[in-house]
Amino acid sequence: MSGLQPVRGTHDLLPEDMRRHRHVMETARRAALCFGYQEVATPIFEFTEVFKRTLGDTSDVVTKEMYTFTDKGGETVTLRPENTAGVARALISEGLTQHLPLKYFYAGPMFRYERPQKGRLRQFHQTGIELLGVKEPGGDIEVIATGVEFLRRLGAWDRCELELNTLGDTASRQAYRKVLVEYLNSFRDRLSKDSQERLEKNPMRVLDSKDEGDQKIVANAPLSSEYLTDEARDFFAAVREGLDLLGISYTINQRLVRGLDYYCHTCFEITCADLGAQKTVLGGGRYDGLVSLMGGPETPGVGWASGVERCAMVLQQELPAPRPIAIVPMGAAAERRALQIADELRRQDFLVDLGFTGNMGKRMKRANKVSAIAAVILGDDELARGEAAVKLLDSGEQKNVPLGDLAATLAPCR
RNA sequence: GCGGGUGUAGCUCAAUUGGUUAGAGCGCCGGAUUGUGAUUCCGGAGGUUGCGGAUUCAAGUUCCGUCACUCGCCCCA
Repeated sequence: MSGLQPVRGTHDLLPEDMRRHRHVMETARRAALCFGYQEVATPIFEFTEVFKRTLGDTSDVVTKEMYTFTDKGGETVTLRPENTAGVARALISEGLTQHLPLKYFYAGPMFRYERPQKGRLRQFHQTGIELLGVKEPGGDIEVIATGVEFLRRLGAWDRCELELNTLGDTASRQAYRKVLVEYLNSFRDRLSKDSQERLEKNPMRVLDSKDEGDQKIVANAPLSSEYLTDEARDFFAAVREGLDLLGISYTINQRLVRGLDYYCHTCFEITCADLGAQKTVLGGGRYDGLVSLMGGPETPGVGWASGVERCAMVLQQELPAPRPIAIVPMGAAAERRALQIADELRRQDFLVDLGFTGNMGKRMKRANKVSAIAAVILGDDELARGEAAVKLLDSGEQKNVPLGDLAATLAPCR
């Protein structure tokens, strides 16, 4: 092996992987399109402030995971760790708040400086949707339904589980947070070291600690559902009713939280058990505070993001390469003619493989190797008669056809 | 950032307690086969044993460091 390695946590997508990758993105895009979402692309890097301000100073993403550097103009820029901040920024800088509601889909690379493991990379890809300007619970329902439809189309939904929770509105959150911190503080010394830190920075996080001792304490902790305002309670009930109407099953997980302050009301995660520790395949929620936090007008938003690599791992189905038609010329004259024939067929959208070297045996071998569906054999005899021999490689059946009928004959091989 | 496991050919794996020139299968290239993709037969290329250091007469094998992968923690898609 050579000393040349890809940067840690990055990987190459060779054709087989790339087909799965593309299939995942296309499936997501198509599902989103069916719900009225249009594809957008924001830059893969932004001024560092865009992420710092939106993700908060205590989140892991900001404190240890950002790829940040100074460009030649002295600007501090960051490779995007997620796409919601970029979309929100675009909403403001493009003046799009005049055109609400907006429904956007995106797909592309994200970057987080983390320790890689299964399902976690430093450069990875996400698809996602953002619904902006809709404050009604119908927005949450539609966003979740879009994610479910995406996974359904992937053939993964029946192995997935949707977990749902509500964080409530600001009033609910503040009330609950106060009670929770009081409760946890009374057990402070018995909490794990990690959780003692969480208690300072992000008390809600203590709720989903994996430490056994923490879990015992958390088991008796006050529940967020008991501190919801009437509005927040009604909102969540409406979301659940919508999911019920759609026949989307879910489990309520009161310990499911989001780390960032601007999240409110609905949050959800879809996990797939056959993935290991990094099993969240799609996650999202409502972020009504984000746009205003960035300096724009009060604008509600809901959305989700889904990991393309994780989805690709969950994909069971084989995605075979498309099968071309191989042109097999014999001799210099045939080779010149083959160049033109290949060109004509390609203009008609046939997939055509024309080799560069080799005698007939070599070329037939290559045709077999690229799993060609048919070979078009051009020898002096055939050309003299204005014909080509067309051999179907699955059956071995072969017949001569006039060159003028080639496209028609090959039509079933398209 | 923390902890465990693993690194031998393109791939899957061998290589007695440290002992000569690190092997095999598959794959690849060429030939048997300048008008046919299977199979078969023959030949060939391909390795700084991840990298660096230490111990030793001698290291793929032992030790240390490092890099990468992997499983988990943290966190997340």
